Order: sequence, then structure tokens, then C-alpha cells
Amino acid sequence: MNNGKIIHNKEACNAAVNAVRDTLYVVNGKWKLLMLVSLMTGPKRFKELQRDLENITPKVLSKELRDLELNGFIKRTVYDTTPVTVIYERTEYANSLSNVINEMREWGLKHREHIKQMSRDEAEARKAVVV
Amino acid sequence: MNNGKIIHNKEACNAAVNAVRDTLYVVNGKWKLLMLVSLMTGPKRFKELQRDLENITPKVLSKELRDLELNGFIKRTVYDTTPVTVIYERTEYANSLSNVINEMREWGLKHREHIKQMSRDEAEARKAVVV
DNA sequence: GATACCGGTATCCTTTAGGATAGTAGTATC
DNA sequence: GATACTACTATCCTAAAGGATACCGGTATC
Repeated sequence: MNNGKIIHNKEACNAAVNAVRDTLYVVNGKWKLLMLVSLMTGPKRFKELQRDLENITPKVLSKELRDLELNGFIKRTVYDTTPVTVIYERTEYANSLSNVINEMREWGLKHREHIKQMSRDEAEARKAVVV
Repeated sequence: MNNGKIIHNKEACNAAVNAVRDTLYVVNGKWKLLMLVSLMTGPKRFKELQRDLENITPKVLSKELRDLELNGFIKRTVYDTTPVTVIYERTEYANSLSNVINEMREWGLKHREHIKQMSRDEAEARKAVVV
């Protein structure tokens, strides 16, 4: 447990800033990571993804899928049925992001609890003042 | 080693999507995580941060600092010197993001290697074709 | 007296992300 | 024959993020 203070010198700090910047550059935006999470349950079709990620419009979904494919995170396969079936699935390279995603998932859960606790504390404080 | 395939059912998947979405909402943008990384070496003043994060304009820096303070990730302290000294430092709650940041840092480093390796492979392939 | 530092704010502007809506070809279903 | 599904694309538009530039009061330095 180092409480996150692993960086002690300027060079290491700059290297860390650059590495995080690179990551942010690749997985930027509201959707990319969510799509990779959604694809963890298995390959999905376009409309399935659209239903899973409520409120994503087809234009945006299509663009994000292209981005993810270009970066090698997903694979697009067209099956020659009638009408065509298109499935999207995570590549193995997408698995390299698992740790990042898991930590973000866990932090999101803890943060929600944190917020709840804070508003509970606040309510207590108000009550104490009134009484 | 589960290769990131820890999510097997729809409810867990939706919960994960929501948790990651929450995290993304809080640490969104180009700067917030980078600022927290930069503050790992210790408290810093406004101009120091501005120099550290090349290309951030004072307006944006000031806004991001306010956001981070509102979310409880940093503490702003004004010292009554002449002229005033203002320092920003990470709070303990910022440490809760350490795992996320570390994973992003490591992924960024590995990704850069990955890209390099890919372009080396590509160069080899081209050479093979020419010969 | 000119310039520079500090910690910003003010104003304006560009770029990007993202959303709304409509439409496409080719089935299949009612 | 009308409607619905799939996997999108096209067009238009809004909102937000982010950047450029200038400036402020106060001090210190040259």
C-alpha cells in the first residue's frame, strides 16, 4: 500500500503523464470502453449493441465500431446470410485493456457508494443543526 | 487468467457498463487524470502545473482545477504571502483512483510497444515482398 | 521606468463529439 | 400491399470541450 504515491521524481512523473495521455487518446469518448464491456458477454450484432448501449445513435455507433476496429480491439465479420448478418467481437488485444476496465468498474461502484455516504452524512448534519 | 471474460450474464454486464460509465463521467476529458498524475510528486502551484502540462491554457487549467476540487480530488490552499501563494494537492480520495491510473499508465506503455512492434512487422513484410 | 512573475479572469473562436431525423436495399411477415 | 427487420449512411444541427489572446492588480527585479 503506497497510497498511490509511487512517483517521486520528475522524469517518472513525465513518463507517467505521457503514458496515461496515450491511453486516454485511444479510449477517449463516452462509448469505446462501454462497447468493449458490452462485448464481454460475447459477440454481438449491430442492433444488439445499439439496444445494449441505450441512447447511442446508429451514426455514432458505426463510427465508434470503425475506430475500435482500426485500433485492433474488435473484429467485424460479415456472414453471407440473407439478409447479411454482421457480428462484432473483441479481439485478443482488447483483453489487454481488461485491467483498466476492471479498475474503472470497481472505482465506479465504490464512487457511487461514496457519494451516497456523503449525502447521508450531510442529512445527518442538517438534522443535528435543526435539533 | 480469465482473459477479461469475467462477465457472463446480462445483469452483470449492465452493472459493469453503468459503473464504467460513472467513472468516465467523473474523470472525463483530456486533463483531469493527467493533473492527478502530475500532482503525485507533491503539491504544486498554478504555474507549475501549467508548465508541467504543456499546452494547457490558464482558462482550461483553472476550470479543471475547480472541477477536481468540487469532486474532492484535490485541495486548494491559499497562503497569505505577498503575492499570495496558492497550492494544489491531492486529497486522500484521489488515492482511490490510483489503481485506475496505474493500469492506464501501464497500458499506455505496453500499447506504445505494441504499435512499434506492429510497424516493425509491417516493414519486415514489405521487405519480404520486395525481395 | 520597463519588464517579469503570480494566479488567475474575460472574451472570442474553432473543433469535436455527439444527437436527431430520415432514408437505403433487400428480405420476411402479416 | 403495408409494415418491420437489418445494418447501416447521409444530412443537419447543437452543445461542449478546448484553445488563443489579452488583460488584471500586486510585487519584485533590472
